[in-house]
Amino acid sequence: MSVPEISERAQQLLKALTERYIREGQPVGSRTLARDAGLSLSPATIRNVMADLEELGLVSSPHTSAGRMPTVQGYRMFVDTLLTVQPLETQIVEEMKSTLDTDTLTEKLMGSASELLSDVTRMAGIVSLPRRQHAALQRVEFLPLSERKVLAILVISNKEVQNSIIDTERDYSASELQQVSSYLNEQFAGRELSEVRARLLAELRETRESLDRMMQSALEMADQVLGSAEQGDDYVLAGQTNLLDFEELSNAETMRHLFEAFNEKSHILKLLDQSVQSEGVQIFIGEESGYKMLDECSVVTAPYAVDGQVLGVLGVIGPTRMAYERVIPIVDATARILGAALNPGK
Amino acid sequence: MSVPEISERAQQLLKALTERYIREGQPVGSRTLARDAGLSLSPATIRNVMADLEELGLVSSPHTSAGRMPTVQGYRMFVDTLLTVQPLETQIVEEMKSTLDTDTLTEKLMGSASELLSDVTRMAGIVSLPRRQHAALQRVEFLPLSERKVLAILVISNKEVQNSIIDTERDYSASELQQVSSYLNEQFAGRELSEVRARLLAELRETRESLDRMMQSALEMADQVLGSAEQGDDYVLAGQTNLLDFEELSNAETMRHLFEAFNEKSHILKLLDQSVQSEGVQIFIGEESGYKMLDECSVVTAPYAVDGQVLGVLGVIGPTRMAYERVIPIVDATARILGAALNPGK
DNA sequence: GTTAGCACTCTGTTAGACCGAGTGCCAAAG
DNA sequence: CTTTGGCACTCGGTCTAACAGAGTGCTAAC
Repeated sequence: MSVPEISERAQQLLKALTERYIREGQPVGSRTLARDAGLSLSPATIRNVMADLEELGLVSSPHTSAGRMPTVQGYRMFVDTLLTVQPLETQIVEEMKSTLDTDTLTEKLMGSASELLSDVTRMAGIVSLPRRQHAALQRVEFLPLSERKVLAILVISNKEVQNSIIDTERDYSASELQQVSSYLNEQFAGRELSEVRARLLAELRETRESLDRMMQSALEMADQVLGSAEQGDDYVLAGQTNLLDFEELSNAETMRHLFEAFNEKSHILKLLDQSVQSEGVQIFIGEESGYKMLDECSVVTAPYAVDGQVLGVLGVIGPTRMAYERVIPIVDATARILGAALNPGK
Repeated sequence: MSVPEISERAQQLLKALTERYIREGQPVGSRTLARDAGLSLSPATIRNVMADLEELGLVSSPHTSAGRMPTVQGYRMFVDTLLTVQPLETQIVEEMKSTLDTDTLTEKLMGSASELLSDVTRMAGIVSLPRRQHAALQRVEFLPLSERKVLAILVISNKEVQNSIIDTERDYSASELQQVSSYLNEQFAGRELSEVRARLLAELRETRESLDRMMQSALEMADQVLGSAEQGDDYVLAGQTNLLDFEELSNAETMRHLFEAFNEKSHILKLLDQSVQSEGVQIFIGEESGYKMLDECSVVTAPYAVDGQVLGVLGVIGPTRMAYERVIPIVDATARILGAALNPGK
């Protein structure tokens, strides 16, 4: 997919056309464009240029006698080289900041971020849950629940708590469990989860017989808990209903496919993952995402990070015809704000 | 809203008409009905009966030369007195039972129940979270989190765990917190939440000065925790997207309103509450719900209970034109199954 | 009470006419 | 060589009329 070279003037026209199309949602004709773009050119001239752009695959018309609208490639060039991003008013940034309550548990925070995105863009917001690999284990606690069931509580870096019920081979008394947790806390508190897991497995293998039974079960329990904790690949979606407001998506078929896509989390996650590497905002336009059900949509994403460590990705899903110049800074800002809100230093 | 008296024959015809309309989704004419209903009557006769039913407000036609369809009152009579409910195949019941994993945390269980309802009815499933008032407090635990923040863990009747972060006036050491929790556990473990709360408040007021500071802060913390625990009025919705499949709801406007209604949780909750008293399945047809956004929908609900204690309500939301004879036993069965799954005795 | 017959009504579809918007191309002007 | 005005053409959308199909209401006969 090579980038076509086009003249300065053609660029300006493509830009004007795309902007107009995004605003109005209807194919733009040469007359309109002649008025709209600052260039004093006649419609006829513009028609010539349009013919060229169509040749290059940057615009297309739904039928012979309609105006033109940008193709995916057209949008691509638009966002890559033509777009003038409006800086976000600091006041709005402040408002957004204050919306994200730093003090809540991580999962709730992610929900708020997602809602924030959807509210302020009036589209669907999405936030992938942060990677836990590099999070530090602060503390483990075990409580007896009922026969052979133990409640495990994992406190991770101050902001996240995870409960899970684990099945044990026999009953444990409260004080036994107490011992188990304090052993684990001594050994592992403050270390990264992934490290904890690795060590745990190693220790479990190496010292199989030499350990006393208590410690062995401690390790086994911890393993169970961490196992369920690690597979945390998920995301939080908000404001899907906003998408119902868009003409181009409002037909039942399209909407169905879209919503089905949201339920098939794995696809969406794969898409988000593509953005985890990239620094800053990334945009997937229509078919670029590689999933047919997102054909009529664009996805604008940005990774969020704490201390340079990328923890996840957030973004916005909306119709291809969206106000990129506004959405981009919003997504960008939200990623920063969320990163800051997650910073345990604060 | 008095119940009109109509002849046996008229009833049979109303039943046939409604069944047909539910199957086909289109106004039913006299000729069709003559063939369909077992009565050997000519279309002309049927037209006479229809005229009567229309007079009574049980059926109506969208325009002069269309067939008839049931009105809300027509549906009402249909479900109240004409419907022959198909008993649910035990095999299906078993399948449903096995879907609901008894061992998980309550909230997850509710999610599964909701999904189960939506999957098996192909409509939207809804489950209100169980009342916690009568649940017993099993245990409270406090862990130090960071400065002036304490993580409180509430274990409720074996199946439910609630975390909350509480802000304290000063730092507490782990051992102090230990003391606090063991005091509270001694005092309150095993008692009903509502009772705990009441006692707590009383004690806090009465013994204000006589208590040592430690115990006082214990009570205050507990109060904070319970405060956030009690306002748990919420529900879990699943399979909203199934609703997109129905012609009669698939227009964008209707769908939007519907989804907005789902977000306005309070309305839906009020609706569910109406069903909490009633024993067994209750049905709200169209406008009967009292909310315009549910005009084209029916809601089939049933309370679920443990040991005769009603804990919440579950149900299904779908188009007015739904297969009641199938949905009713499903909702009924699910309520029983969920009740059983929640039973701590098991 | 039931039925056949018939006029009537309403919807949905199809075809034709027409308008407006916009294009493509050509020839002339710059 | 680029730009422009002019003109024929194409296509979608709207309007109308015509028509078929489905179903009703009514009346008169059984």
